Amino acid sequence: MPKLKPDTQRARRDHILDAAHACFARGGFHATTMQDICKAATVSPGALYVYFDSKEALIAGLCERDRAELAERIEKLARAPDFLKALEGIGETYFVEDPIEKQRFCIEMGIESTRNPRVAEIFLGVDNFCRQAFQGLFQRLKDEGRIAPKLDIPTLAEVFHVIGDGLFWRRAIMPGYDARQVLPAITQIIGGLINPQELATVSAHNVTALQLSSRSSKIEAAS
Amino acid sequence: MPKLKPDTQRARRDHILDAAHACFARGGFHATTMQDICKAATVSPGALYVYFDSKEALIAGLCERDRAELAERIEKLARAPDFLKALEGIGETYFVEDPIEKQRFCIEMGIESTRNPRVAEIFLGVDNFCRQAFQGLFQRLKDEGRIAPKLDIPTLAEVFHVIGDGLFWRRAIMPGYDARQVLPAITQIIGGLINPQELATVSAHNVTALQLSSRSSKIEAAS
DNA sequence: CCAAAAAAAACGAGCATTCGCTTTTGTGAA
DNA sequence: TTCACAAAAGCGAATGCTCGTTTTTTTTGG
Repeated sequence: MPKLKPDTQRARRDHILDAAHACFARGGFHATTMQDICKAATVSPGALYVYFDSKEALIAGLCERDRAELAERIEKLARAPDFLKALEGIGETYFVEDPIEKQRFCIEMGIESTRNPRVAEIFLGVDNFCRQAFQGLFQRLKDEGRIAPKLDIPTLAEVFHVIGDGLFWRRAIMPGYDARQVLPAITQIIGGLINPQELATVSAHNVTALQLSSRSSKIEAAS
Repeated sequence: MPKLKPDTQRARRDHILDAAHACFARGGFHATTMQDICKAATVSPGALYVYFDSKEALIAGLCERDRAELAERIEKLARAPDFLKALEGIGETYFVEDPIEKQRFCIEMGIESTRNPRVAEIFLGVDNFCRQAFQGLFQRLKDEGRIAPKLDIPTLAEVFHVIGDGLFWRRAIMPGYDARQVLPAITQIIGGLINPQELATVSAHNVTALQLSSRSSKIEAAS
């Protein structure tokens, strides 16, 4: 029968999305043309319009795919036993390993969200989910006595967000940016903010965050 | 001879730039049309093209105007007697008082710089100037014994940049963003980073920062 | 074989820019 | 100060081109 198998259908859709992602990341939403995307996906306009009703639908499709991935990563972070170590890991993923194109696309999503309601809904939804996740996570860690932040939880989460977005932005925009130059210092700052307590019962002296984060694993292993 | 007086000429140019700025901030570089700008400036296309050869020339003109303003602000900051207080002031200006449109425009400049060499030259020039200025400033303050940062100067300047850009981004993108929620906490963090030494001239404004800094110096002494 | 998918050509709208014309402007001669 | 004039400034319809999308035609999977 004449309808494509769901598998191939989804594969075609994803293939087009991939091409669109690359184009949008390189040229932005408004500067890349549908023909650009067709060329990148080696597909005719007619074929593209079978899978996506419009350019906006393409953008929305990409945004949702991105949202799904982020949600998954945060979920994983929330389940990690050593938060600060997991955070370093996620920092490495986002700010060193991930292709810059992906970040560029996210930046593009952000500005587009300021003028396109459909994108705004997705983008702000992600941000909200993110904040909620971190607030919940921080609250849990605080309740368990594993951290003792000096800031209230919502502010802490927001400062956290600010720093993350700053890194995101700079890596996306500055050519050849190497986040590793600042990542240790930033981990140290975050450590100072959340103020982990796992050593507090061991020693009367306090310790700076980086020292704590590197030692806490040793301590954990020792105990 | 019948050329417009330089004063009126510049005034017209500036008027067009103002209109273009508003349009670009609202809709982005590629989505706003020359006709939009003409309408906003109540000028005909022919008149506009007397002052700017092309849409790109308009963008470049705006970028340069923005650069000049930033340079002036930083210059002023460098001359301030109390750095942390001046910084709070500039934070207030940038993240609370300045119209969001201006921030949106800067964001737009940033992404445009990743694909338009002419914009890139200006934008990266600004960033470089910024970093140089802060590095020089931090170095001077350190040499004078007024601050005792634990990070090396280049990293300190970069972390500073990351946080500033993060605030910038979030205010530009999140609707109704109120930076005042995080500004005190961030001033505190910066205070901790630069670690001011001027206990003698303590003022109501930098008390929190000093508390944090004195705590960390004890920690450093302890380890 | 046939309906869906894909390709190719085509379309109207809207874009940046131009062009022929009119109006305004600064200037120097009266 | 006034006036006349040349050249710049300003106007807006027109231009050619490119865009997103649609329509028409051909191919293809089941």
